[in-house]
Amino acid sequence: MSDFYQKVYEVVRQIPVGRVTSYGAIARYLGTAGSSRMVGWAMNLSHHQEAYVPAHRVVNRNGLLTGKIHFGSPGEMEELLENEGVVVENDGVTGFDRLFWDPMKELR
DNA sequence: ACGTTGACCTATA
DNA sequence: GTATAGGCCAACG
Repeated sequence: MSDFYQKVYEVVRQIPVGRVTSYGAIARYLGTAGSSRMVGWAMNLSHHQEAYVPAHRVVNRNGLLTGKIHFGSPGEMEELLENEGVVVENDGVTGFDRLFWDPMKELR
């Protein structure tokens, strides 16, 4: 397991309940800005990881749940978010600007 | 070994 | 405001 994925999972686990962040934000925090797709790959691999990774709290820059299909079933991601108090509408997070959690600012 | 793909982002038209 | 293009780099076939 390379350090990159390890760090990604570490950051994702630090996301507070009811908050969300973006792939790009994580990529910038890890110093791999521009390669945000790799964060997506990391999430893809997170599925068969031992440690639980709340990938549903990670959305794209637009606040849209683009990766919901990669969960068990589409709609499961929304359900998980709603369960944590996040309002999801039209495949997007309502009030994304307010709920956005920036690892740069929060984790310093 | 090579071409294609992808849970993205930014820029330009 | 939507549309298209380019860049990024690891994994898959």
